[in-house]
Amino acid sequence: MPTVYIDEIAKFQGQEVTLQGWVYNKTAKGKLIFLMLRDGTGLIQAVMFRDTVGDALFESTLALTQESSVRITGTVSEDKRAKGGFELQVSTLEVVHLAAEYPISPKEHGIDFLMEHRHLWLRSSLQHAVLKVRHEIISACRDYFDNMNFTLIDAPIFTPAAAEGTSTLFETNYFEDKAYLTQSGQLYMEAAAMAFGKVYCFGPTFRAEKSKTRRHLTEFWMIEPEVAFCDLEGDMELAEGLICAIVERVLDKRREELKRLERDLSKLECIRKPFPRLDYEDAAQILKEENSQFVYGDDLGAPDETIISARYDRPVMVTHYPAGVKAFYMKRDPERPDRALCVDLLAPEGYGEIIGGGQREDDLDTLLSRIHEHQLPVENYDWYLDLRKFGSVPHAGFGLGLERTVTWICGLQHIRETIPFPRTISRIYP
RNA sequence: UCAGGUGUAGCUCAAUCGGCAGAGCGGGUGGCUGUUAACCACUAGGUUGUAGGUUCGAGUCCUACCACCUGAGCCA
Repeated sequence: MPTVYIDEIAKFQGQEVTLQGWVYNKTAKGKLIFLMLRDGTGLIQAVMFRDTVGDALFESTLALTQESSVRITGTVSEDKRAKGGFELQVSTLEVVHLAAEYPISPKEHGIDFLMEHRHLWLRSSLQHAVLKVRHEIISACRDYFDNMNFTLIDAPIFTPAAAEGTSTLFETNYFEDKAYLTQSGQLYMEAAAMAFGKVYCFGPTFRAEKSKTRRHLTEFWMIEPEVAFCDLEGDMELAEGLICAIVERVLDKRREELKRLERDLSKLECIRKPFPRLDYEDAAQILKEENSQFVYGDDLGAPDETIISARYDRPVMVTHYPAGVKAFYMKRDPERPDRALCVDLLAPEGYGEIIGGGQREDDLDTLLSRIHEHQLPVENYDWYLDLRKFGSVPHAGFGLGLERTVTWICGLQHIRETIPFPRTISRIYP
């Protein structure tokens, strides 16, 4: 008799099969028991009658607690009264482990309690759905780049120096020395792009920002492509294509999960190329019209991003920010030297920036003077500067924040549910 | 770091003007052959975040601290 998973149960109608999983819920009715079984692929109702299985098995099944693990053998039958349309008529049941009193009940809980029990909360259906969508988005990103012959190049986690500001670095001991947890794989991807042409990395990044908002984690995952002989325009097309590939894939493969999350699918179905492109000037004009607190010349704040994204039904790309608010490696616009050849992609519905990128400075002397202007220790960048000495070419790339993307796609209120074990300013447990 | 908010049973929350510490869920016991977060009856469960203070009397008022939540700045 086959041991099967719940998501393939329809194929076994009328047959006797064994399922392995956990007791999600139990309803006892005197002479029959309903067990909702969860196995990671889905839920199914199992029905056990006292007359069929005998008193001993019936009594031990009555004693089952929530999340006890079991092997159940029975006959698969179609039944309209059961959720999912199928149920298992139990013939035997083996208790693998009788669970202790489970802290998470089907009723409501506060966020702090749930986060304290994150290792168990993952079993709940909404968390399950979010992480399935996360997996699909990761898979879509990999396929997108792999299908265009990008090479995956892994960036290091320990780094000797900052890619951007030094105040937001996690410092750690490295034998007799100091090392920092990476904030971005970008500088390494620039090196890799000069070797492989089209590359990307996908890994965790760390920011010691003391941010306490629904958009911030101290540990989050980024996908960072970098392309040699690519300018800002090409970079934007690459970003646009990636977002469309993600949305398309999730709508195709994870529609059930999105429905369970009560996501308004029409908001995703209208995501198509081309995305509107706004120059920083255009963005500033919109913000002026909307009475924002925005100060011309500054970076966009979170409320500013919301105002701009509210005008469109798809992601917006804002380009050519003032160079002063951007990182040292950004190439300047030759026609407007106070502007950077950069792009931020703002997700719709006020979900904010999910992509930041642009064309990199490829001239050695210009890059050197930027490093000095930003008062960065030039000796840490010797290897990076080498890239401008040995066949420097125009190149561009960007970073996609995975968790912010998952937040948007799932329509969540907070980023903390989009990663299995979130790390925030106030949480490093479990 | 700053601003606002919350802290009462295992969980989610009540407690009127400062006057007996309560409910639902979850747990336990019993009942029920079609439940969908079942239902019915009974039952156990409390240092009201911590430390001080005011008062005849504090969950409630005051002070400090702690934890968490929501934002801002910064960023993906």
